[in-house]
Amino acid sequence: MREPTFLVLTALTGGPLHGYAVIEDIAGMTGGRVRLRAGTLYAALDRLRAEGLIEVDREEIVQSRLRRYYRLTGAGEQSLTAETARLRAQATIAERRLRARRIQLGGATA
Amino acid sequence: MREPTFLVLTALTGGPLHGYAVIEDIAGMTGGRVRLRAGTLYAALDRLRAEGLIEVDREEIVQSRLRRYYRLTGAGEQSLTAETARLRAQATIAERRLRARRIQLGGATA
DNA sequence: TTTTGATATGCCGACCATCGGTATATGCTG
DNA sequence: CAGCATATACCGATGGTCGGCATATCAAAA
Repeated sequence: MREPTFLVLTALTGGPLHGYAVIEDIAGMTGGRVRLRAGTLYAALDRLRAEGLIEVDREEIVQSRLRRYYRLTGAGEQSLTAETARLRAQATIAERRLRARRIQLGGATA
Repeated sequence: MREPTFLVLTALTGGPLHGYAVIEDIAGMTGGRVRLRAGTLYAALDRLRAEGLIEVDREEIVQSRLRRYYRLTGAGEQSLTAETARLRAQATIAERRLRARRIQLGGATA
């Protein structure tokens, strides 16, 4: 799973959001580092819906503008849980190796 | 940074390895879950070398077969350190939200 | 003996998620 | 009135990965 996809699932874990709100939530979550392009976001939503990881919660018309809310499904929650565990495991391995490396090499590398 | 790239850098953090050994190390590191294709590995090595994150350590001929060893550069170590912090931060956010969700929804979702 | 599998590097086309831009439309603000 | 935020949606380009193939040596299995 790529980073934008992971972040979309994470955003929806907090409760149903419409597309644009997902972009905003991710921007906030990452301290402004990640701001998804519209193309990326709506393509990801379509794909995740086709995969059954999210589904349409409801649709609203606010100020004559459509808002389509999405929510995480049980499968989506499971998928995100597994992915998170994987991420954490990889981070732990990398950190352990980086620590060992710094002890051995003491900070001077090419 | 994509997962295979991250894993290649992690593999080389433990010390110089030749290409095939990187594949083996990653396979072991991930409990057999990830076994990089030759195409992926050598393309990644070329790319990372062009970016200055790794460099050729030495070349050996063992049983008339070439072994080209790669090592992590200082830039590579920095890059992996930053990426690891990012991964950990994302995992933490996702875990916090998943926990909150389970408390609120109590385990029954669509 | 032949063939399969492991070792080892490298090239190639295909796939597809993401990027970047554009289109459309409304409402608020400078 | 121009620009920006909101909101969805489509499109071509990019690029990392996948999957397969080629090449070569050596050991083990059939």
